[in-house]
Amino acid sequence: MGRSPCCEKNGLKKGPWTAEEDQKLVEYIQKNGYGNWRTLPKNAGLQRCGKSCRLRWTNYLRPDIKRGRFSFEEEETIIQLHSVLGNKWSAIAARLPGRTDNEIKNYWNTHIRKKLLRMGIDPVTHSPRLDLLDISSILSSSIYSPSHTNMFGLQPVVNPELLRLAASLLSSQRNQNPNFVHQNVQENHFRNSHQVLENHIVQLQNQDHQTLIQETPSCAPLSNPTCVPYSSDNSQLMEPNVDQLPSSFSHFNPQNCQLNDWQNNLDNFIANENYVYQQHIIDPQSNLTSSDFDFNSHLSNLSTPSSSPAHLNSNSNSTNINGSSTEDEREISYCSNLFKHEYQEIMDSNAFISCNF
DNA sequence: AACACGGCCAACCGCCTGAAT
DNA sequence: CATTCAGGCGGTTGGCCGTGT
Repeated sequence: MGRSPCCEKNGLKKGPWTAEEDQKLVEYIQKNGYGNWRTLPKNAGLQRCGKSCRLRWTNYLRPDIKRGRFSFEEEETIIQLHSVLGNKWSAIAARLPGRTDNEIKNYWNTHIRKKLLRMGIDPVTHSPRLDLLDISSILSSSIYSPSHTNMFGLQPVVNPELLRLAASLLSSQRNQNPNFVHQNVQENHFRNSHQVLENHIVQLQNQDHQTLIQETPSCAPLSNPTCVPYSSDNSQLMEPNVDQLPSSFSHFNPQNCQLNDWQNNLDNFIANENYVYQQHIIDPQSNLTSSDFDFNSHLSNLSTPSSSPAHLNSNSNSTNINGSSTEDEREISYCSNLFKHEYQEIMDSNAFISCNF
């Protein structure tokens, strides 16, 4: 004998609940308590199935349900719990008094998930996004001007020295400004980006200059690699000292700069530095700019596995996703994507605030 | 004013689990 | 042990509403 449906479908109402139905259900439960949802609707005089009644009660009519927008603390709790529990909405709801699993699920899908994606964080793994860049977003976005085909996010054109410096700055900010460590999503985001940068630098330490050249796209001539400053001395990274930074970086001094300003300065700096770097990568001998760059050619080369650097293809420890990406490539991709995204957000929101000291 | 579009969210659907028989 | 079924869960849908054109 097969399993029978939870309730008779015939003659039972579906769709939105009326105020009268709500009243019947509430009055019945207040008088008799809930349980045995199968027989409840009949006893309460409702033309609904038990399942529908249970859902209406647990998600809407229950007296201890908290209404209104999610607070910042609740949002943070959801993110933290989701990073541990995954899509266990009921388990997450159990730790958020007054919130239902349905409500949390909806809030996650409509707000938090998108927010994390915008920040370059995979909402499933809560790690930096490892997927390859979204081609369409690259093609459609315009970072500097509409006439510039955007290649800002294309891996692997990321100035390695820039990664070094960015990580150093992140370290110095963290060490010198106690307020930098505060519990919010942005902090988690920066913790992630910092970790990615540091990981990348460890890789850089293990690579020689020739490897760096190989990381550039095959269609981008790099006849003059000295245009990219590359230092083998990483002591500054390990022991960041802002006082030793060039004078042009003084506005990064965390002692004199608010967190938001500092982040904006860093974002802007990264964007501009990387832009200059990319122009050199394209053709250091000529005066070519990014607008002259053969974007489609670059793109097709990147998507061709054979164009991947040899040392990446031969990396037995790498895990391929989508058939062609290695850990190294995806990490570089993430850094690049992160910088692109953050700069784009600043441009979109016009939120850049200059710090003058 | 009319229409299109997208975001939001209540409600439904189908599957799973575990207790009861 | 096998079957049944209530309750619970996560994924999905569809209607409402605000906003833009």
